[in-house]
Amino acid sequence: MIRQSDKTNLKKLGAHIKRLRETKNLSLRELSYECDIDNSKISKIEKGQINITFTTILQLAKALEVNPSELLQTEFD
Amino acid sequence: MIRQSDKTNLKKLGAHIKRLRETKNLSLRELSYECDIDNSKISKIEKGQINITFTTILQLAKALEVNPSELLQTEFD
DNA sequence: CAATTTGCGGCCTTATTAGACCGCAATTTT
DNA sequence: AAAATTGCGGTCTAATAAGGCCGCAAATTG
Repeated sequence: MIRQSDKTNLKKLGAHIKRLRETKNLSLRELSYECDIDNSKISKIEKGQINITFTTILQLAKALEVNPSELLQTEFD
Repeated sequence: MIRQSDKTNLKKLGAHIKRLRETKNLSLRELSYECDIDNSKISKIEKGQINITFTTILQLAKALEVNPSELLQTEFD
């Protein structure tokens, strides 16, 4: 059911999150600790494999110390 | 399982979306038509009753003609 | 080289979103 | 006043996110 454009956008979102994480020099496990999200899940998010919810976005934003809206600040189709 | 702070933030998100919709003078059914999301679901979103996913955010943003990140541009706890 | 860290994928259960449809009370329009 | 629109809540099923745990291969570190 998931559209192709959504897949693409999920990958873009994931790449952006990964970029933010690497900017802060955090490993998956370190970020995992900060936001209380399993590291394997974060990995899947960065790979664009899951369609995260609003609250997950908030958790990640908090741990990455950015405004939630910044998490969506990248190019989408 | 859903935290209290999440509930609050979902309401804030919903209020913001409602504000954007009303700015454009759209009814729930009109917006529904634009983004292909059932009007009753949009109502629940605006009431903060559901924790929408990233793709739903994209759909709403598109229909409201705003950047996805703008949808999260409001105060959260 | 041995030990540790890291990214990542698989697996399982439970909770919840998505998606679609219905109907009604209240408001708005004619 | 009658008709239409609107917001909203309820209901059902299927899909999937959440949450948690395990283990491994590759990279990094000591």
